[in-house]
Amino acid sequence: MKQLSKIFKAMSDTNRLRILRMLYHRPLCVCEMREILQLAVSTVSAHLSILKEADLIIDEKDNKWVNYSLNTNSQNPVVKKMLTMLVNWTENDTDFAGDLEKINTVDRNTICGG
Amino acid sequence: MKQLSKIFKAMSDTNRLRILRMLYHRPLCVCEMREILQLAVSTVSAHLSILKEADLIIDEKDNKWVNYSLNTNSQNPVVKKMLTMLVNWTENDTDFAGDLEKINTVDRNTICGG
DNA sequence: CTTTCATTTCGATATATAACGAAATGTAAT
DNA sequence: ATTACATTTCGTTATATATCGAAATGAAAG
Repeated sequence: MKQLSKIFKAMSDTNRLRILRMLYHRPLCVCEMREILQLAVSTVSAHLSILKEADLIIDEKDNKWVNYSLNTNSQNPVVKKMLTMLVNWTENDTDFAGDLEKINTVDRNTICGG
Repeated sequence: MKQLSKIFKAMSDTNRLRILRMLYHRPLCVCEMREILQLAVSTVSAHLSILKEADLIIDEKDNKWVNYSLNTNSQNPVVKKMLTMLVNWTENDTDFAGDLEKINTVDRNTICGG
């Protein structure tokens, strides 16, 4: 029950939903997400920590950056299902459209410490 | 996005998950839930208000009592799916077992204002 | 119409959460 | 080694949430 509520709590914040939706598009580093969400980098990092704790995302070191991506191969069936359903539930939600457009324009080499 | 996060937030509290799981078993009034959850009646009422606001449950007047039940016919596909999945995800979760046993023993005529 | 009683609302409090900027961490390049 | 820089951690603050008991509400029964 505790893990179940933890997953739902992680998905109960709109900024974290935006993060998950963006990661479905492609893996991103913290500063790319910061640019799109327009939040402090420490705030984004905290959100990612909550999502990771719920097993919804994984991180992977990539040279200077840390790439975050959806944990679509999670052992937890709830996580797997929620990640699948989230895409269905958000594909016609215009609230996410702006983020998805921006993902194609942001470039970590220019925006991070530019 | 806001409605989506509201549904997940409603399901992010363990006492509210217990309520949903109990209502899957059968409709209940506030004082029956109070007895099982061992919370103040005002607290239970607040939880029910949050679940209702998320469209997860409905209430129906029944003589002296208000019967709460799952909104399995919700127009919202997210609600319908979450209610369905919740049962699958909790049927082997021992955290809920005690509640389900108690449901069969509580009787609103004796515990409410007894 | 007054009493009873299930439920909701109100007011208060303690804890949790989201947010920020600054400092710490750790790694890659000079 | 030292510098540069992406990320995390820390300390703070403001808001949200969970909880309670008491008071208000509203409907059924006497």
